[in-house]
Amino acid sequence: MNATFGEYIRQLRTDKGLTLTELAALLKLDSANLSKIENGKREFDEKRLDKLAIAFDLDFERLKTEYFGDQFAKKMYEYKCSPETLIVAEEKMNYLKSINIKQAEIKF
Amino acid sequence: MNATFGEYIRQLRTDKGLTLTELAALLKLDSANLSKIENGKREFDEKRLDKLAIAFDLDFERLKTEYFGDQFAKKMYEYKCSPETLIVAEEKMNYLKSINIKQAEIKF
DNA sequence: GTAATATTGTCAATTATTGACAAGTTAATT
DNA sequence: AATTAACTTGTCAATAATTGACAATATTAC
Repeated sequence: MNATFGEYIRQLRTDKGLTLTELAALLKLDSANLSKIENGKREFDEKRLDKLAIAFDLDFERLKTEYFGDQFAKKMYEYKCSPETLIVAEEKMNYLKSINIKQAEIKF
Repeated sequence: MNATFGEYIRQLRTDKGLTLTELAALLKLDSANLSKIENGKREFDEKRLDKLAIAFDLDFERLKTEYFGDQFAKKMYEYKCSPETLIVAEEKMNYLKSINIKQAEIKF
């Protein structure tokens, strides 16, 4: 799996033989806008990830991974970021976690 | 280096003995808002990265890496994304590049 | 051809971000 | 402890970005 998130949705939808209108209804979304999402011309709204997971019986955590991975990739591509960016992201992520742990320790 | 971007700016600023007001002027920004940025209560706007690089004589690419790495880390932390997300991001990044190459090949 | 499906363009409405300034706190100095 | 400089916080109008909605057009399948 390494398509964009829009391509991924289209794959899921066509595999299940759904029309844009049908899936759009499940996602509480205009079919025209779903078309744009599949074609990478609009963003899929994070708040609909749960509906998407239900519609296709997908693991929510896995879906989140695909979704945010896609977002980060787009940003990096748009701004021509070096691959190093992802390493920094991981470090900073760990840093945020460590700060949170420290703060929790102080509070109690 | 693994502080947040706000902490990083504060470090640079205090190392150079600048006040919020002084740096804010260089960045064409209100000092109150710079304070919020340093304290993680507002986002640093990407369009000011160039001014920041100049103010502290930093490598722009390196700064971008810190900046976007910070953004991704915050998102992942906020949404409790798995570390796998970054691997997916890298794959999708490569996928976007490969698509672009193919499109370029078709065009000419 | 036509009917179903998908795409594109547009725009008002909603939502998010920013700039600006006032009011407050903290820290250092005398 | 009064003064001043430095910093923080709250607020809100202005600006910008995103979304929902729908019409118009294009594509595909029969």
